[in-house]
Amino acid sequence: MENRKITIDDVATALNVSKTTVSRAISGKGRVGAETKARILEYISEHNYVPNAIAKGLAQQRTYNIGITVPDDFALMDLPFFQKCLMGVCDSASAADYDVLVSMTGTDNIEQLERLIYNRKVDGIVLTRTFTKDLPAELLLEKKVPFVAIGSSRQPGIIQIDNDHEKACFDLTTRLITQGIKRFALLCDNPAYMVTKSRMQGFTSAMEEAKLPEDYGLIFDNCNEDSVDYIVDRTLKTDVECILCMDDSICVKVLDKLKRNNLEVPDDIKVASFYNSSVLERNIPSITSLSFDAKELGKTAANTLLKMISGENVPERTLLGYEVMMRESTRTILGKDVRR
Amino acid sequence: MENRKITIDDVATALNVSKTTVSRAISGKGRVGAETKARILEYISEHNYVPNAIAKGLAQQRTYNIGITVPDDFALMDLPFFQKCLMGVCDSASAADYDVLVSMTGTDNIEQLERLIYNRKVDGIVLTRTFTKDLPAELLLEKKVPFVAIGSSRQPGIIQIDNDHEKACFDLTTRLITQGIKRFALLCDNPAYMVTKSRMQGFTSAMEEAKLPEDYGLIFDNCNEDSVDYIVDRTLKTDVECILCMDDSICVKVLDKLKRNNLEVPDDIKVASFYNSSVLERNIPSITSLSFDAKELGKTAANTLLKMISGENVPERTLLGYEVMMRESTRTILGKDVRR
DNA sequence: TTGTACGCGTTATCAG
DNA sequence: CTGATAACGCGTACAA
Repeated sequence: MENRKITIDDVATALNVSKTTVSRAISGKGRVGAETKARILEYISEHNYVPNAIAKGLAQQRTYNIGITVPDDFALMDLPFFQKCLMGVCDSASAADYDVLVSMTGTDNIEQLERLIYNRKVDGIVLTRTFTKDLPAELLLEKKVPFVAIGSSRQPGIIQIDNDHEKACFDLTTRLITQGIKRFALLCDNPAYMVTKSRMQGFTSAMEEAKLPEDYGLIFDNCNEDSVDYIVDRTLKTDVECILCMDDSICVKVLDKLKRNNLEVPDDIKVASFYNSSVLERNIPSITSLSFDAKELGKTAANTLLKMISGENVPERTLLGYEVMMRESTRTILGKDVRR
Repeated sequence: MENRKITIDDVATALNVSKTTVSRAISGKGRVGAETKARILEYISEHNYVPNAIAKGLAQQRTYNIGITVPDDFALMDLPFFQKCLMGVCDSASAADYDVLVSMTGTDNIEQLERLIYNRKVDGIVLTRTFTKDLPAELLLEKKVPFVAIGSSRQPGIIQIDNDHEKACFDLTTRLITQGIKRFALLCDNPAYMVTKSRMQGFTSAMEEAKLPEDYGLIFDNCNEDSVDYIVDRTLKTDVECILCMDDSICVKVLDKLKRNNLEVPDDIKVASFYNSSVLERNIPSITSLSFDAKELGKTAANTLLKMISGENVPERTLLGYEVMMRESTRTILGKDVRR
């Protein structure tokens, strides 16, 4: 099993042809006699020769690697999202004989990413999130490294793959309104993420389209784990019928708080989330939410990036679908809550 | 900013020295005149020259990459563990100017791993888990690729990094016994994982050392999400005081089931887990469990691997610490439950 | 259709 | 202490 050492040269001399011919037989570029080609391919699989990716890379100025950034902090609830992205990226990459290299990157920590670029370890990058002040994207633009971003960005020239959060939130809100719910409170999270704005936009559009008064849609900016309790208390002093959470971690906190206040969901108040997670599914009652396929996001991102790398044109923005999951937490009882 | 193209040759000609000298100045290998060296280093940082890692790799038969395997399935509860491992590995790797390449690998799906090896994309591998029938490990042993495994293995010659699960489970069990609890049920999970055996061993050792009758420690093999309900029901027909879960996902199911049966934890029955997770911490009541530092595991694994790659000797087995987290779910009330 | 010769950017060898 | 020169393994004009 001395397959560790066999090179293209070995194959060539063994078959009395030149390296060139072997190279061509493998890559399919340039014409090779059918019979010669068959002989070469047979020998190759017989002696399981595998081209040295490093040398190949040196010669073509390519690495056959793509990089993916993952958060360097513990936003625990979000982790399944990135894991699934990663899985999608890996799937697409390995299908194209590419490998995936990870880079832990934060809002302001882009050291690992820089190393990746400076050392030319990758042919392109998938950014798994976008920021309003997007250091990673700026770096990649400046260095002219091909990349795609999962998420949305205002900045022109950035190839984006995203779910249609705005439309999704619009849909979910509209369906709740159709059920008869009129008064909402929307608990937003970190405005540093672009997605926060899209979600808000979808919500307000739905409210406008339904011609509901503006003060029927209370919006609380910049909620975090500490402020949720206070915000829920404020909410409960109003006529709010349904609390919309932008984020799982917020939603979990809200549910905790409601339980502590002895409020029943959905009888006393309804709750929905603009993002899905296994935690919420397991909850009793199950929580109405949006469902996105993170793995598909990763796959699409990687495929798009690979196209860019091979010089193809790609659309600047690709929006993927979603599902509205109506569940118990927003169930309205006929004749009691339904108002039309 | 034309740093994209500058090579060692450019530096050499610009300074009227040879490539060799420049190379030596950077690597520190071989003697270079102090003044020459200073001049070179200055020029380099001035024009921010970065050596081409690919070329370097070709010349030294090295990639400056390490691979890490992560599960290709959605064992959701466990994901934070792998994420943290990954973070640890990345930390250590980038500190050593190495990058990390991920490979989605399952019990019987080692395609991606094989590609990594055949294409010589990495200098070594970190396996984030071990199996009783360990295909990845076998492959790596056969191909003589340096690797370390996070977890434990019976197979000789495998460098292992693990928490001391056996001792940890022994400790936790002993502390519960000390509290006065005598009758346990241990719900085990997939016996394909080595760690299952270590945990069982720790438990039974503690029971023996406390000289408790063998039938005070009921052991249920191979629990899964579907069988938990049935097993808990069986358990409840006995005098069991405390249910020990090997796994978070099992523990979550157990808690669900107990709640449905209107049993209060810890008053009616006590529950503890042999593994920690944020889910269990958030639970009301909080769950007694063991705490392991997965990131530290990753760091240690990567550091060990890097040593192996550079030819140093490393211990075959490294055991990391743990913490026993006594929480509400096993609280005993003085004068009622305490029997000594 | 096939082969020759050179380049890719470094490190390693062996002289000087 | 320093410098040519040969690997490293593969792709590719250019030539035959």
